Amino acid sequence: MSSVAISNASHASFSSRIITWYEKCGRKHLPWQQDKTPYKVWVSEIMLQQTQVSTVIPYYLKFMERFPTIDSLADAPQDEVLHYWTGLGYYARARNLHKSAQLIRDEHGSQFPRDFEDVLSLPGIGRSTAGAVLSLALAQHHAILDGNVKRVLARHGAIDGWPGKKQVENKLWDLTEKLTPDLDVQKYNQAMMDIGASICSRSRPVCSDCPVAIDCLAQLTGRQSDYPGKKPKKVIPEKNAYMLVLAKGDEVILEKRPPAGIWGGLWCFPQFSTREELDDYLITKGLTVSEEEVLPGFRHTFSHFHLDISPILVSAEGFSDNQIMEDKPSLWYNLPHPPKVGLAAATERILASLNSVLIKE
DNA sequence: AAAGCGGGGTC
DNA sequence: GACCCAGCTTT
Repeated sequence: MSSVAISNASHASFSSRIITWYEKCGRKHLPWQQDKTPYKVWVSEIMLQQTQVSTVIPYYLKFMERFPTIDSLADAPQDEVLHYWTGLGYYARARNLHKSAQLIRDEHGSQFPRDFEDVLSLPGIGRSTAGAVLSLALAQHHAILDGNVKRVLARHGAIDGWPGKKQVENKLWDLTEKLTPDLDVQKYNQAMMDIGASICSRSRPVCSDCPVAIDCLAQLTGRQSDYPGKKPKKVIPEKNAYMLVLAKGDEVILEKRPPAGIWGGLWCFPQFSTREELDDYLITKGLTVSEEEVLPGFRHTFSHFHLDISPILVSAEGFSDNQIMEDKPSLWYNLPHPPKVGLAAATERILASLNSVLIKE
């Protein structure tokens, strides 16, 4: 006779347990929760899309110090915006943030839009982020579905399948819409993200601390690790890259990447897929190499391929700037006095190895 | 080494 | 819509 917990439910509703938990244990002192504005919440949400709170905080603080308002962000050069994003990854988001700030400046009188559809139409903002900003900052009634909420709901409702599949995602959206309360949306949404990040974590959920464990289907069956369903994995290809480190004194040449694609808009070493291409490049530039040094190679992995990087250090002593200057935008990057531009992690890694090589001479 | 993360773009 | 793309952190 006695069925699962649902039938003898003598507990409060899902959302009221979540809200009660928030009042006792939720996060209330994060930098973007102080004197909340849509701008602060927007910037934090974009950063949090790819990174955990503890990593985001220092980036967020420096970013807001430099770009305290939508206008200051809109008016800034893209290079500087990317500089403050260096190390966070997914640089398209910084470019979209910048673009959106300019759209808000030009089309919304520098005021973050209040209308959901207007927010949704900004580049870099999808359904979940739009809902998060408007609910957290302005208490508007919107459901959210970020990775944390997906995990909590997939486990609680034992929703099978990988959320990357449209059908599974739709189910989760239906669930989050249904469970999001009319009152206290801010507390509820913040709590769901907090619970997903701290209690209902990917590998070791602390169900004893969870306000909705009592009727969580995954917990009741001990199948927490089965939810959410895993992404089907596939083998990713390997590629090679030779990176030319053309050094002159304390400076090295960097080139600006095209606006879209890998490391878009960032400054990187001239890159070649074969050693021959690198040599051809040096010849066409009229550079005869008397001395070169092979720096330590390393593997940089993207979501869809491995890149095995071989940096080649070549001295550019005795060559004038215009001999080297490129068709692409390029700059002499001064190691002791670095300019404020965006750099990929791989570029930073090579720069770091240079510090020891160049300085010891 | 593998998994995950939210949105955009392309077919 | 299905599928690919992007780059780092955590486990």
